[in-house]
This record gives sequence, structure tokens and C-alpha cells, in this order.
Amino acid sequence: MARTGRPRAFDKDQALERALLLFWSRGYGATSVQDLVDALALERGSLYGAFGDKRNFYLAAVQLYWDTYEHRLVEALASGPVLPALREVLATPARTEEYAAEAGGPQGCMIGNTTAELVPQDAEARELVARSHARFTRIVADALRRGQAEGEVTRSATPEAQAQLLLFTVQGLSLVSRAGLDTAAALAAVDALIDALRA
Amino acid sequence: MARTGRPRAFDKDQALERALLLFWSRGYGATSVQDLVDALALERGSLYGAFGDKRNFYLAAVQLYWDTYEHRLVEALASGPVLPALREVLATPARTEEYAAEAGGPQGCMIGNTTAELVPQDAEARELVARSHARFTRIVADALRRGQAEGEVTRSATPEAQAQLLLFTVQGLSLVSRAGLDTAAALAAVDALIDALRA
DNA sequence: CGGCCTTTTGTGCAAGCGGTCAAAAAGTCG
DNA sequence: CGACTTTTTGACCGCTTGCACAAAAGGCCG
Repeated sequence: MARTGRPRAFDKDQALERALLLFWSRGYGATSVQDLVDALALERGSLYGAFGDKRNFYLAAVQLYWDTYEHRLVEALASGPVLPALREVLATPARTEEYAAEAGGPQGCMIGNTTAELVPQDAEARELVARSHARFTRIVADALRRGQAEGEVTRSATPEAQAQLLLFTVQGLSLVSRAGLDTAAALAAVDALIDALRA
Repeated sequence: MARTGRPRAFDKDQALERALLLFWSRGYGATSVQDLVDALALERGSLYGAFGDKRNFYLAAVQLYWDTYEHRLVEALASGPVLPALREVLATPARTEEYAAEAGGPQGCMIGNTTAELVPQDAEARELVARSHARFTRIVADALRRGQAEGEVTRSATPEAQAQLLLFTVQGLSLVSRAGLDTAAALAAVDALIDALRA
């Protein structure tokens, strides 16, 4: 535990948040260390000192993204009917992506982006992504099981299979939306899926 | 039309196929021009002479990928019951990805990979991807409409919405599979979706 | 107040990148 | 056979990348 020495001149958490936004907008490869240095208003050496190399920095940002997402997911599914909550979980990316794609804002789902760009060649990234997938399906499957027990959700498939299908859908939706989305069509597809889950 | 001059020493189509495999395995950014030069066994200048720059080369490879995929898709849906064919369309990536992820083989769907890596910053790539999405949904929606007319497919949603949902699913499945897939779980999810489409 | 420890600052660097070019080579055609 | 056209070849270029390092600076503790 280092307790003495020159104090850090910037807010580490805030820097990580800003880095997340940058990585989210441009992806890993297209974001240079110089970009980060410029956007975070700190010097090269400070960045390396605080976060290690670029890859570590990115993975930390993704972890932050997932933690935030998981928190919201758990909260959304905590109470009330399951299907409306799930509908919202799927519909949110559909809505937010439309205008985000125009601007230079965040694009798609960071987990999906990481899957596409880093996973094939980075074992650590793969673990992070796989862990997130597992947590997503567990959380959603638990909610669906509750829904089945209460007669809200159809029992024609196991909650696990339904949760896996929802994972595919939300990842696919986030991905496809980057190429420009017809929001109405996307919402119709989401509704079709939610309807199909109804008991 | 140029008809004289030194003849090309390599097969252009075959070079494009090999380049596709390389881009498919590693993605755009992680495949260097040097990698291509090594794998295709031709010199740098020849590559630039035949295909233009790296980006053009990549886009040509993606186009080749899509043309091949579309051809197979149309063929699979050409006759017979729609749902078993669609089940196969979704199940194929689930099966082939499992071992492909271990080896250094092709990964996921090239359209999805392109969406994640190039689309945010490349208008031409976006058009290519959007065009592919549109063609996919049109082909699938046509098949589903036939299925609805024949009483095979439920009318609880429009064919367009169902096709859009299938696009999300197949893209999500291909993407998620890159992080390592439980094939049985994925197939269960696919079955759940196909069952939900049944009349 | 002076030693200590850590962060900051800014320069510097080797490697790899995508891309270019001029000369040599290999065909075709008059 | 010699002019012409195109491809091949391999060296070369400028640039950016991720990263290292030495000196300066700042706050804590004895």
C-alpha cells in the first residue's frame, strides 16, 4: 500500500469513464494512445503509470461498462412482471442507437464490440466476455423462471434456452443497429419475440 | 480493354478467396498488408496493382462472402417447409463455430465482423452491410410469407418483423459464438425460436 | 525542514504500418 | 525482331504506433 508520494493529479475513475466513451465510440484499434492522451488531458507517462498499457486500460473500461450494465439489468428485473421489463431491455438499444449512429457517440454494446475485435486474439478479453454472457443469461433465466412459475411466461422452452435466445437477440440487435436501424422495424421484431414468450 | 502486356502470374479470384479467409480469421485491423503478402505468396506491388488499397481489398472480400452466403440462403429456402430450413440456417453457425473458435479458423459472420469493426467509420462499409441486411430480411420475409400462407408459420407477427428477429438472432449467435459457445444451449435457443414461429 | 516516495512531464525510440515507385521481366502485335 | 503494354519485384518512404525513461515536482512523515 503506497500511502506517501506525490498525489495523483487527476481523477482515476473519471479518466476511466472518459476512456470508456472513447473506446466505445471508436473501438480498440481505432483509438490511439495519443487520442486518449488528448481526450483525457493527461500525459502519456501518467496514463501508463496509472493503468498499465493500452490493452489493460481497455479491458478495465469494458469491465466498468459491464458492471454498470449488469447493475441496471438486475434492477430492471428485480420486481414486477418480467416480460415488460425484458421488452425494455431489448428496446433500449434499438432506440438509443438510432441517433447515436449519426453522431460520433457510443456505438452498440461494448461487450459485443469487444467480442468482435479482441476476442479472437486475446484470451483475457475472451474470459471477460464469456463471464459477462454467463452472468447475463443467469440473471435473465432466473427472472424467466419466476415468470414461468407465475404463469406469465410460456413453459414451451426452458428458462435457460429462452435466456440464451434473448442474449443472441440483444447482441444481434446492438450489432445490426450500428449499420443504421429502422427503429419501428426493430421494435416490431422485439415485440414479436416478447409475444412469443408469453404464456 | 487491355489485351496485351505481361500476364498476371496469380489467380485473382483465388487470391481473393485466401484473403477472405485471412480477414475472416483475424479481422481487418489485425490483418496487415504484410500478412496478406505472406499468405498469398505475391509481392506487395502486385497486390496493390490488382486490388487497390487494403480497404478495397477487404470490401471486395466481404462482398465475395456475402454473395456466397446469399446464394446458399436462397437455395436453402427455395423449396420445402420453411421452418426446418430456417432452423438449419441458424444452427449452422452454432455448430461450425464451436471448433472454429479453438483453431485459428474463420470466426463469426463476416458481415457482423465488418459491422463491428469498420461501419462506424466507413460509409462504404456501412452501405455494404446495410445492403446485406436488407437482402437477408427480404429473402427470409418472402419465405416466411409463404409459410404463413401455407399455415406453417404463425401469423401473430408480420413476416417482416419475424425476418428482422431472425436477422438479430443469427447475427447475435454468430457474434456470441466467438467467445466460446455451448453448442447444446445454443441449439436449444434456436429451437425455442423456431417453435415460437410455428403456427 | 529535509529526506522520501510517487506521480508528472516531455522527450525519445524502435518497430511496424499502409502505400509508392522505378527498373526489370514477360508476354502480344506489327 | 523490336516496339509496346502490363505485371512483377523489392527497395524505400513518411508516419504512427505503443512504450520507456530521466529529470522535475509535489505532498507526507519523522
